[in-house]
Amino acid sequence: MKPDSHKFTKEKRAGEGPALTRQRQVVLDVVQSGDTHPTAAEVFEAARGKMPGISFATVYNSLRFLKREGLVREVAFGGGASRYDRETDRHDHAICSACGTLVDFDLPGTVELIRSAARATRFKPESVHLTLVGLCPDCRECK
Amino acid sequence: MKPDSHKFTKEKRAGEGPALTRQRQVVLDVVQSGDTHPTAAEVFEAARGKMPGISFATVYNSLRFLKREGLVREVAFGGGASRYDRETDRHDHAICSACGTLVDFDLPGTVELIRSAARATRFKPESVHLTLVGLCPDCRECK
DNA sequence: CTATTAATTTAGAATTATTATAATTCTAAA
DNA sequence: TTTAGAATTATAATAATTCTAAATTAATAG
Repeated sequence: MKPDSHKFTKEKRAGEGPALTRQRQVVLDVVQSGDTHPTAAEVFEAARGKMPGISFATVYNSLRFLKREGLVREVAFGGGASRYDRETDRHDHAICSACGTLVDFDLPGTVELIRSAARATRFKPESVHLTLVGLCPDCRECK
Repeated sequence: MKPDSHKFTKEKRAGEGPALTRQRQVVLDVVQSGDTHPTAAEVFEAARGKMPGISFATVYNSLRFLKREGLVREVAFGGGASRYDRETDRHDHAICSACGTLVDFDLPGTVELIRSAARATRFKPESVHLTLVGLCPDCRECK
C-alpha cells in the first residue's frame, strides 16, 4: 500500500476517468482482503461493517465500476449470484460440487488452448474460461 | 423419430420414473429442433405455439425434469437467463461478445485437460467447462 | 472562497429470472 | 369408475440485479 494511496481520488479526478470514491475504496478493500469470492450481498455485509450506511445499490454500482476499471473480476456460474474475485489476471476456477467452494488456479498451456479453441470455432478469441467442477480436497475426504 | 415415440409416456410410466408427458414432450421438441440455445422464455414462446395454454411454470418444471433425465443441458453464463442445449454429451462453448451467439464445439484433448486441472487443484474431478469468448465469424467481419 | 456544474450516493421501486404453493386436472391401474 | 399419485396451472414468493429520482458530495470556474 503506497503512502499516498489516499490521494488516489484527487489524482484520478483531475482529468479523465471518474473517481475511486470512499465507498468504492471500501468495496475494493472488501474484495481484496481475504481469498474468498464473495457475492454482492456478502460484499455489502462486510462493507457495511466498515462504513455503516453504505447502500446496496452503491455496492452494486461500485462493483460494476471496479470491474470496468479492471480492479476486480466478476465470476458467474449457474443460476446463483455472481461472485467477485480480487485476482484480475487470467486464471481458471475450480468449484466444489458439494460445498460450493470456489478456488483460483492457473492451468499451464492456456495460450495454446485458446488458439485451438479459436481454430475450431473460427472465432476471433478474446478469452477462455475454464472451470473444473468436482470435489474439493476437504469434501473428497469427508465421504 | 421413431414411429412409436408417442407411446413413450405409457412405456415409461409402467414401472419406475415419472412420465414424459405431452407438455414435457413439447418442451423437449422445442429444445431439440433448431441449433439455437433458447432461454426458458424463448422455449415458452415456442412451446405455446405448439400447445397454447402451456404455462410458464410448466416450461420451467419440464426443463428441470428434462435436465435431470439427461435429455437437455442447461448452460448458464454471466447474469442473464440460462440457456438450454439439446446437445447433452460433453462439449465446449463459444460465445460472441458482440451479438451473444452461443455455439457448441468440441475441443480435442479435454481428457488430459481435466486431469491436469485436477492435479493442480487436488479436486476429485467431475467435469470441466470451457468457454471461449470472442467475436463470431459474422461479427469479426462486420467491423 | 463561493457558486455552478457534474458525478455519486441513497432509498426504494422496478425488473428479470426462477422457484414455491395450493388448487385443480390428468393418468394409469385396480 | 373410483382412486391415488403425479403433473399442470395460475399465482405468489423469492432472489439477484438494475433503475429512478432526489439528496449529497466533489470538482471546477469565477
